[in-house]
Amino acid sequence: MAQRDTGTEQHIKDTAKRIFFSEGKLHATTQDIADAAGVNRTLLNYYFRTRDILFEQVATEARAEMSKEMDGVFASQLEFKDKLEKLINVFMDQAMQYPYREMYIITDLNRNDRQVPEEKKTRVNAFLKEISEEMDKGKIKRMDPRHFCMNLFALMAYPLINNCLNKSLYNINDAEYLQLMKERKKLIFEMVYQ
Amino acid sequence: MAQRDTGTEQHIKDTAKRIFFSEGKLHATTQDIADAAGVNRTLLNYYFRTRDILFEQVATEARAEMSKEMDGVFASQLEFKDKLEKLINVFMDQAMQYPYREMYIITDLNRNDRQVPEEKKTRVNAFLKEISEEMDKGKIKRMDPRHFCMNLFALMAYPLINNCLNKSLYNINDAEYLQLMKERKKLIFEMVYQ
DNA sequence: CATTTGTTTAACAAAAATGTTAAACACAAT
DNA sequence: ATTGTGTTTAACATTTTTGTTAAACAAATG
Repeated sequence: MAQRDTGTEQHIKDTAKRIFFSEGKLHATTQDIADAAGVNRTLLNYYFRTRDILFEQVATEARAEMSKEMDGVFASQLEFKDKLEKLINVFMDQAMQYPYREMYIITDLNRNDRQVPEEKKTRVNAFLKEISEEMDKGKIKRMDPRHFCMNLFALMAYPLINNCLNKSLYNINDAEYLQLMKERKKLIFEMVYQ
Repeated sequence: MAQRDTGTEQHIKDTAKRIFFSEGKLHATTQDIADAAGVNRTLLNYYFRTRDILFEQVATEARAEMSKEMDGVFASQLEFKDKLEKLINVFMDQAMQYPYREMYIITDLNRNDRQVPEEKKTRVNAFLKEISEEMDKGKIKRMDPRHFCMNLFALMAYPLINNCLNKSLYNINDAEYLQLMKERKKLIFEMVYQ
């Protein structure tokens, strides 16, 4: 009984993720992915049977990875300030690697129409409550905690989605872009806290 | 010589825009659009000859409409504070109608690879300079003006892109969502100015 | 080395999406 | 009413994308 595992299956998924989440080519075909992975297209069918299954698996793993990282932060027993700092770090590192991942999830959501799992809502609500308490303590400006959340995630995610456009508009090269994004971690923290 | 103009051509484009920009169905086919418009698919070929031409036209108009609104604000002779207020108003009204328009433009940009016109860069640079001057006056916190721009547009655009997810996560209905988005205009202004 | 079993490929088949044609239709002008 | 012209449709054709099959290949095991 030979168990060879050439790593091709994983390689295909990684390539798909790169194309969808890093390069933002949301309309990529199975052929595009096979080409990028340097394998015969039939292999996608061999490992995943259908395009839909592959794409679905990629989307599911995307959601899971995202949740895992975020939940780790949400669940941590840090005080709010540290938790916020950690959240910004973790989220932005993720978003820098996979700027279009959320976009993929959103368009996937708009095509089919999926449900957000209850447990996720619960966790977010807990975080909203923490935010509210922090406002009571006067550490954050009073506002609807949902606005606070929207602000926070907007500041983190959007500039990365806009990557390509920003580079052109603001005359930024790759190195400088990376620098700007790193600066943002600190900048965002200071913007939303105190 | 009969000039009938049944308005079908415009109707098809409007429908395509609704599907792409309002509903965020970035993978819609010509059939999807024809169905949504309630017309025979052949009409898309009759009026636009090919799918690519239709989509291209939609994208071009999207960019043009966006630019028109924004340029109107950028070019206005208002003092910075008023200009900023106007910008937020105009942009968010647009974004509320067509939350996914930018996303469409971005994915379009990632598929093919287009150039941002020079004139646009010039205009943005002028705005960056205005921002810098306002910082000199002490009206805005000192930072790289490009960060200021990224912050501003992130705060405006992202929550609308995240529309669907937000509604689920924060338990928001349509009416409340509209209310929150309206509140944001004021909130964003206060967040970035002074 | 032969066998077994998982991997990879090429050729073929099917389905989905797009494009073309010719004819029917509708309305205005003669 | 007839003609002309733009509009709409259905049937067909093509292209693109996806899925299947059978055979070739390669590595581990007896």
